[in-house]
Amino acid sequence: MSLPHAILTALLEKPSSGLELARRFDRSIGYFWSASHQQIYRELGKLERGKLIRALPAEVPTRGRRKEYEVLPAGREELERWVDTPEDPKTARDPLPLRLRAAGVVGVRGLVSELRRHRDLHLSRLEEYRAFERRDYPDGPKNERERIQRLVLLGGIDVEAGWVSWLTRAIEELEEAR
Amino acid sequence: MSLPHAILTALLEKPSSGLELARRFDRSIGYFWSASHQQIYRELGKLERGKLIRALPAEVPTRGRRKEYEVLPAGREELERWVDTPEDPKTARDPLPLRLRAAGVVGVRGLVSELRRHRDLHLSRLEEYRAFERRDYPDGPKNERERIQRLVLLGGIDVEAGWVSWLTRAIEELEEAR
DNA sequence: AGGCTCATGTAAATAGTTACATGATTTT
DNA sequence: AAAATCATGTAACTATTTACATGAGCCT
Repeated sequence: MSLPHAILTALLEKPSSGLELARRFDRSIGYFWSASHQQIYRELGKLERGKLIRALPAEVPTRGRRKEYEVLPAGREELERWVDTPEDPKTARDPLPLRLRAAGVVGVRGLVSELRRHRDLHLSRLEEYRAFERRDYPDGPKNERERIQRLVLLGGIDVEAGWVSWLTRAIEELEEAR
Repeated sequence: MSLPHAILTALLEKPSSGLELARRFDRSIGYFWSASHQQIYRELGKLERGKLIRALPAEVPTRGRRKEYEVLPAGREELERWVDTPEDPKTARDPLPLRLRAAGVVGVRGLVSELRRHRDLHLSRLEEYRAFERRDYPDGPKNERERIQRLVLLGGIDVEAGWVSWLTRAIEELEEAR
């Protein structure tokens, strides 16, 4: 049950509309969570009905009109509760290593070029994250919150770097084997 | 749609019953995919109805009796097709970094001990995977299939090592900040 | 017979994805 | 006024998790 809490966090950092949230999920929050706008709107509705957030002043509440949300005290409490609730790590879930393993059984076929494609994608993401770090923390973090946000970003960087290095090795080994 | 393909791969590597599959998903396959026995039985049913696998001889097909499956040619073809189908990488999805980010907003509270707990869990998994490597490939991989299986295992090792190093850093920074 | 483990399954709830619908605002 | 873009939403489907049910076989 992480999506509502991801939204609460994002809204506490900065009150936003649904689409803005969706965009932030493609950037900063997105290092370790993603969500489509459909999911976000549905969840915003639930959170609002549960009195954890509320829509700001709302001139005329119609479809197609921007609607901004902020977190209510109950929402903040729920987030505090969640931060302190232990939860075991889940196994990673990624189809690519699985496909590689399948290739071990049915033959490698076109998979090497797919591995290269993925390496390039991860490499771009890595560069992007590194650029974020240079841009947002040129002199290191300024306070506790920034220190933590940067830690999470560094995690994203490590993960992407890990992919690049693993994929590079896999490609080498598979090519050498031919 | 990776679960059916994970099952096809596992069954091609070695025909098995549902529970055996569930156990193998906790080990070798499990570096990058996991599945509960409930999911597995349901999926085995679907694959059987779709003529991609079949139950072996089956003495008396009742509940509570072991039922072993093997892959049919159509299943192998489906797996070949899947291996060659491009699919973009999904963003990682992990609640822990998210919780850390939430802690940046509502306060760190008890999270540091949770980070330590996770580091220990990832460390055990790391040791376990390293032991697998020593046990299964003492003289390196013997053939193409083993080479690939080992590559996937090395990926799992990298991921776990990445977690341990990131968590260690996060714990240090958060403690130093107090 | 009672309890334990192995093994297969069903049901319901929750989460996530894909496809589509519709109104509001801005640009050409 | 048409087209593009911004913004919010619904519906249907697929996947995953959690809780429960039930039978078989073995051990005491």
